[in-house]
Amino acid sequence: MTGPRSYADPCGIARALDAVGERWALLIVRELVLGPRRFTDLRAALGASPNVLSQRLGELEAAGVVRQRTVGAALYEVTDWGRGLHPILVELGRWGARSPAPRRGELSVDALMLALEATFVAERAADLRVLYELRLGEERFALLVDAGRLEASRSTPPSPDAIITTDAATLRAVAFGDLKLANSEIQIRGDAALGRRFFKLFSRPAA
Amino acid sequence: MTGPRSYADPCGIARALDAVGERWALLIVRELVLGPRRFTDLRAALGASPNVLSQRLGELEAAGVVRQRTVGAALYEVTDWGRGLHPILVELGRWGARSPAPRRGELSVDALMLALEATFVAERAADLRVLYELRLGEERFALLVDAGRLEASRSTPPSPDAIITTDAATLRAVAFGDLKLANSEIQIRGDAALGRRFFKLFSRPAA
DNA sequence: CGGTATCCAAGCCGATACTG
DNA sequence: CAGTATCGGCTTGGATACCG
Repeated sequence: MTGPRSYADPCGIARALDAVGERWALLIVRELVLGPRRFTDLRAALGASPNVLSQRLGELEAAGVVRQRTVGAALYEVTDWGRGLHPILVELGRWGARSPAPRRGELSVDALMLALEATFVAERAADLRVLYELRLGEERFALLVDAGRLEASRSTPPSPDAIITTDAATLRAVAFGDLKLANSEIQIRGDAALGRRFFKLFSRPAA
Repeated sequence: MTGPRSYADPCGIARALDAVGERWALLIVRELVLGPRRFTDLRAALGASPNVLSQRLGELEAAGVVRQRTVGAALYEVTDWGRGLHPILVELGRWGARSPAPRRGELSVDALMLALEATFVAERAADLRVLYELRLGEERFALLVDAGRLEASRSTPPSPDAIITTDAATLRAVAFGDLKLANSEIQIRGDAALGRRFFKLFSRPAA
């Protein structure tokens, strides 16, 4: 066997799908583009069976999208090539958010971050340069706003301009607007004005 | 039958994949974004069995990505929402072209056009505004170069600046560089200088 | 924690045949 | 031309159990 089935089509799109077109593959990448994760984290975030997850990770590794780094704990991370999917995932998410189909199910934290990137409005951050630390429970994200762009990653920035502590439900309200925004769930340390401004940098998808 | 399986994940990416994540789905969209096609055309371009193609088209229609228009001949076309996948497909193709896996198989004409869009170099067309008609056998494409962007579609422009008649192999050499470019296979009518310039607007992918 | 092994049901793929 | 119908063989995916 030549490994997983291929479209045997030299078109770039088909070759991309040979690499990440199988079920779960792109969602695994979604979980990895903001930073490395462990097998069990992926399993929990995706709700996929270990057997499928294991197989997909193997295929993604063989395709050169994902790499395994064993540094104490076993970690999976995207390769440089795989990281090239980040902007595509954000755009795809923006497109999918306009789907007429109903929204159902749980949202992973990394999915939420990509949704934020997708609803980020460049014009509202034209002259802004801020480094945020975002805390959701135990999870830490660095969000750098610069030159009208938002860059998110799983990391704890050394000296953020503002630290925003909140929960997934609140943030989901920001990115999707399907929940009421309750100010009480937001705590800001550092520059409070910058912290409040954060929540105005995003706009909900049209429909 | 009940709708196809869903990730039941409110993330935009997952919802996008609910719509176009099944095998063949995105390649069908690839064949449709430049203009409507008939069932048999799709079958020939993709090499999928009528069985599978029929089912996918039905699912894409149910999802709101594709619509059937019966005007004399039965045609499938993308909806406005589905057309939003066009730039994403181009980017995905650009990403997939950098795959380390070998290129194999036949290339459909529409795939070739998207590959051209993917390798189009904006800087080389900064001050250019041209409407090309591209002829490959019986197929006609309009290619509008304007404001550093390239817009392709299946249509015969009324008064193009230049008409380029060539074949798929030649054009494939332009987009992929895996074949020698033979000038003899190119015929230009209209503004000859503009016609020759066309071939310099693209650059092959890195690896 | 980080996976493999096993089982089973469902789906896909291709071929072929058939209809309007 | 534009599909639908049916069938067989095979692969996948999901659930669960298990192991270093």
